[in-house]
Amino acid sequence: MSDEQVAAPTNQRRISQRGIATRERILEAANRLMFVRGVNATTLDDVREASQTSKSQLYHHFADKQDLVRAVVRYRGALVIQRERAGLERLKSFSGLVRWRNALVQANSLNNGKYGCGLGSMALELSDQDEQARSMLSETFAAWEKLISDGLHRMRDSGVLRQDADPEKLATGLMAALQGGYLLANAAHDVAPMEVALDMALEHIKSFLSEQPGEPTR
Amino acid sequence: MSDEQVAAPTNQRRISQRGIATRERILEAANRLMFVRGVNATTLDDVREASQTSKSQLYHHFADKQDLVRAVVRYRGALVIQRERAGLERLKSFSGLVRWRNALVQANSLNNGKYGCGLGSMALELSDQDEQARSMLSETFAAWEKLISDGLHRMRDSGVLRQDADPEKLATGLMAALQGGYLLANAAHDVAPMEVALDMALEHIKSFLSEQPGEPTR
DNA sequence: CTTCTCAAGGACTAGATGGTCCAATAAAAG
DNA sequence: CTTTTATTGGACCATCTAGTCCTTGAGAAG
Repeated sequence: MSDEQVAAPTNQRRISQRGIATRERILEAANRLMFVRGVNATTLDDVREASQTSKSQLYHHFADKQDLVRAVVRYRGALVIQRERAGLERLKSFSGLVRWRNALVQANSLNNGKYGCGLGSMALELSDQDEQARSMLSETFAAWEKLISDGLHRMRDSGVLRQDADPEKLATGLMAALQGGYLLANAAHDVAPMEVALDMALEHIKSFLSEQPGEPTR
Repeated sequence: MSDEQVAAPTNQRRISQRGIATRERILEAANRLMFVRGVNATTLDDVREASQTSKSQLYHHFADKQDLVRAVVRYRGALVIQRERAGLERLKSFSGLVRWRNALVQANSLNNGKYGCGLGSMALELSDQDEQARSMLSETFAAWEKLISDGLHRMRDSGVLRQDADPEKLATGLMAALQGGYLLANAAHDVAPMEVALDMALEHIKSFLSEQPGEPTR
């Protein structure tokens, strides 16, 4: 499985395969629960039950709840970046952006916009109560935006986008539209606003397309 | 004070001025606390202490915590709509939108993007745990968007915007950019992404401005 | 003034929840 | 095999927190 190494332990204690598997099970369960019901609304007993473990195992692998939460932040961030990298690392045309948009919309429409973006919801919930989690999330957002802006850079270098396009700003705007779209879709239980928001951002990027596509402007 | 009637009690019991004042004090304190530290992280004892009241008063005026939370949602929603109406009801030019944008950015820059939008953060925190709160928030977002789209309609009717502009979609896009901007600014503790996001949305609206401004296209 | 209802104070309770501890077991090392 | 260490089970504890209850005080109505 591709996300096997995402939850690598950070300590240098001797650790067995069984221990690793347990830790992974806890992380995966905590991630899932915190996604659907929020971080603060998820209790350690919920995690214990969902992961088929015991209290001592929770505290064997994590110092306390805050430590577990931070591990979930890291875990989920790694998953998102991994997924997004797969979808964006070969981005080199506007139609590629459209495909990327469609994939996100489709995934979110499966549950009628519920739950929103795993990163965005955590960001709002944690950034005012755990500085370390906040900065981790901020860095993850930056990495995500970079995947986008790298793609836009390639498009600009190849002449698809005009020279006056600013990949960083376009990426930030697209990310904001995505996050705002997730939020509105979540509140409305309807993906429509997310589509509108993403289409706005794509339209904006489209306005920076070169007149004669395909050839570098040299 | 202009927000005096925002927290009108809903029951038909006889109620004294002192009771109303107490209720208002509780609501105001709960609103403030839940804004800075989140709904779930705010305890009733926090509210009791901050509002200089007692447990019995909390439960005299509100059935339970959920009832208080819903009252806060209504209260905050009313405040936001009131504020936004003041800023948007006379909107009739693009420069008016820019002024609106600047006011929001400036307000949020006062605390370096912290706390985000009072509605947006509540929406993400509550929409998966209180259906009634979610739908109230969803309606508030709709009312907010309507203030924007009404302004855009006026701009289109007066010829400032072209006929092919879609005020509803533009308003949704702008709202998503705003909410996404709040979220990213909150995560980064920096208003910059919020500015970029709003500028993207404004630029998009700008692309629908008529060539010869001022005159109706008739 | 008397009475009645609303409002307020604050002790108290039940249960949830984060966290601790210790004994028992599996697995690795020598 | 023996020893050591990681791992696990689960009882237990302290605290926090939502919610209850009873008493007292204040103000309006008669």
